[in-house]
Amino acid sequence: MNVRSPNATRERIHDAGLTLFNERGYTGTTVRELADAVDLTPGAIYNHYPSKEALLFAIVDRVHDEADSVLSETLRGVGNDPVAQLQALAAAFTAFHIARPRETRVANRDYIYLPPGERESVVRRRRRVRALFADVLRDGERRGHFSFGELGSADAVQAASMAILNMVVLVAEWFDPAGPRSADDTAALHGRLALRIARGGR
Amino acid sequence: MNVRSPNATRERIHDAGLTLFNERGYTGTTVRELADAVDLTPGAIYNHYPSKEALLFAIVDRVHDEADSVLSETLRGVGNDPVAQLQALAAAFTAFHIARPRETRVANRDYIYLPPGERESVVRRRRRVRALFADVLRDGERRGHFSFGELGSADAVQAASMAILNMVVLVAEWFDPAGPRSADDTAALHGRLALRIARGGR
DNA sequence: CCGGAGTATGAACGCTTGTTCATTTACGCG
DNA sequence: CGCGTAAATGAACAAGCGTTCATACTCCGG
Repeated sequence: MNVRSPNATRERIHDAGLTLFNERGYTGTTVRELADAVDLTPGAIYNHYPSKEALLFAIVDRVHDEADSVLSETLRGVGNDPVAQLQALAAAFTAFHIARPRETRVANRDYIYLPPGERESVVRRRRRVRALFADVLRDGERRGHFSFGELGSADAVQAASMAILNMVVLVAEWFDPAGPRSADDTAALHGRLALRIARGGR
Repeated sequence: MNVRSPNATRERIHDAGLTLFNERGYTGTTVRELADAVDLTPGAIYNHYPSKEALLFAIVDRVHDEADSVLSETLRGVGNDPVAQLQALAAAFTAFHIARPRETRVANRDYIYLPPGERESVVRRRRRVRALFADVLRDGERRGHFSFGELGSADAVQAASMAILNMVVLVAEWFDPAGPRSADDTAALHGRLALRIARGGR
């Protein structure tokens, strides 16, 4: 009956899960809705995923893999100048979040529904991303490119890196693909805004 | 049986809903869990709220009321200098989010589960908050205190105001009340970071 | 042309969901 | 003291949940 390439159905389920989890949330989505979306019977889903939870983990895990490679490839493509690094990271990660709004929203919002073990592994990955940005800021401060001391608060690096990260991670919440500004423009803009946050001014 | 003041039970349910919705999400929380949390029977909940959904709306609506008054009172307490306005708004709103992590997280994450009419009203309120920050930025730019033109992107005000707002709204995601930095410190820090974002640097 | 592997079906499973309701309990007030 | 009202009970409801399974279909290699 099925002439598709292997795993094509698995992929279609993955994609439908992305759409539905994004719109209704994980607990707000039904296996039957999922089956309807791919024109399948609820039982057939279980030929491809052992459980609804496994689908969520597949979704969350994959987008974290992709995020990790975006960040590490960006870092590889730029020198070791913290200014260039920060700008490139913020821009690339912004572009990533614009390109994958469903994936990133589900990952950021619904990972809490994973069982403890898998949730912990996700928390660890996301901590590593935070640490990456914080390290770049600290490195840049030490080398005189960024300044946080004048902010008058101990360890302003944490707050500043979270400000940058949150700006980037939530871009899809307001960015309109049909709007006047292109994704590339917005990515570049976020790169410069990240520098404003880190470098300080006036 | 109940010697409490009127509406005390209603308030306890409100609070338990806050805790549970925050931890497990709205759809992930059960009326029975809710009842357990306030030492009541599921049926008794319905003496105080007509539905689970009504409880969610009460929660979301109240925190929006509070947010609105925090913002308008902050604005009233400061002059009409855009720099002072932005700094005060960012600081006050940060303090608000640190003080009410459950409320703001539920409001920001679970309002999508409200029925269309109520969801629309929430969306409208939240758009008004975005507009408030954007207006302050535009006003400040016009009067020469902020600059976005050098960012090289049309209407950078939108991106900048969203960067500020997301920094503020997500502070509870990383701020640790048991950590070394106080809430007031963090609020003030965010006030200054908002100026960095708006004013630009170097 | 046959057989086996992979996939889909559709009915069913036990359980949980939000909600209802007749009944009982408790309390404040006259 | 006793009445009326508000609140809590506990059992029940229908509907929906994630998941299972015996069965049937379809395709491809030998």
